[in-house]
Amino acid sequence: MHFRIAYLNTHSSRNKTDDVQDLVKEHNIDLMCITESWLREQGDEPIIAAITPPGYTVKSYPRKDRTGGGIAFIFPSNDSSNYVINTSTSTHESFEAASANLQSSSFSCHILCVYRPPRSKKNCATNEFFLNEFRDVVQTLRKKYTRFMIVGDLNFHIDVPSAPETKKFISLLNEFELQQKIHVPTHKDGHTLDLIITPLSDNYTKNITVIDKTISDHYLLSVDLNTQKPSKTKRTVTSRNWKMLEPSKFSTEFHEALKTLNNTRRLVLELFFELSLLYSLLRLSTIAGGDSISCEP
DNA sequence: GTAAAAGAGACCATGAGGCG
DNA sequence: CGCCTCATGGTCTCTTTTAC
Repeated sequence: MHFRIAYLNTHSSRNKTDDVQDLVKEHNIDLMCITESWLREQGDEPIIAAITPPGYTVKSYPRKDRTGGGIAFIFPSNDSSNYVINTSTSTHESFEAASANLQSSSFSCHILCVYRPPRSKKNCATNEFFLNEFRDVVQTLRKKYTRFMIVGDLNFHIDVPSAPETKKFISLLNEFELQQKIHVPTHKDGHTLDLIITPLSDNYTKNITVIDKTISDHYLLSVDLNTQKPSKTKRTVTSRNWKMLEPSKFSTEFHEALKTLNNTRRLVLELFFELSLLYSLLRLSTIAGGDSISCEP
């Protein structure tokens, strides 16, 4: 199994909790990146719980100063997977960004999820200002990580390369030897707004797909990392076979033994464990997941 | 004249409040 | 409690204005 990353601009996750959860399960997504979550800093715990599939964690980075916007990640909880995902956010004036750092024993990749809202009364940042801020981020990624990926909605019409804003953006990508890998419409109006960007030297992504899930006005982007998802290691656990316990024999000896002891809770418990040890058989089982552990009586 | 910036209107989602 | 209405906020698209 490959490690699958997906991205979707949900245009509010608040009223699509079931859709989002189904999406993660249906497409076997290991890291779901969401922009325009429209989640809030406080009071949205029930909504976050509703979009969280069993065994998964949601990290929400809501917009702080006003409603709308917001980035969220959905990924398996660390205790149910054999890799670790650490998330964080960074502050920028012209766009929102949050990172997910994937780390397994054999592979690592840094995923930056970006949402750049269009210009409005509340967002006065010009294209030039955005490009300068974005340049700093790209520069840092280039210096810090060998494998990284930028996903998100930057509100450039990438399908119109002649547009002046698009030209400057593409030029910035070229300057840092980056490639934009989405070449089909990602928005209901036919424009390519949602992007996946990796270094030109990228040999770790494959199977890029764009699907209209009709959840929002944007389409779902999906990409597989060219690494096998670390399979859960086999571990041996020691357990007791309680089915082997003979209740009548256990009861008789338990009551006999009680007569010889002080009637304290601690001693009774100790006795119980000794007898259970005596009358149940130890068995070894090999199960999937985590490091080998041992249980001593 | 052209490109960028700004404004207006349409549309959609959300939440509060009123009503039956 | 559920439904409806309305105000608010956000985005997109088109048009107008401004700067070079």
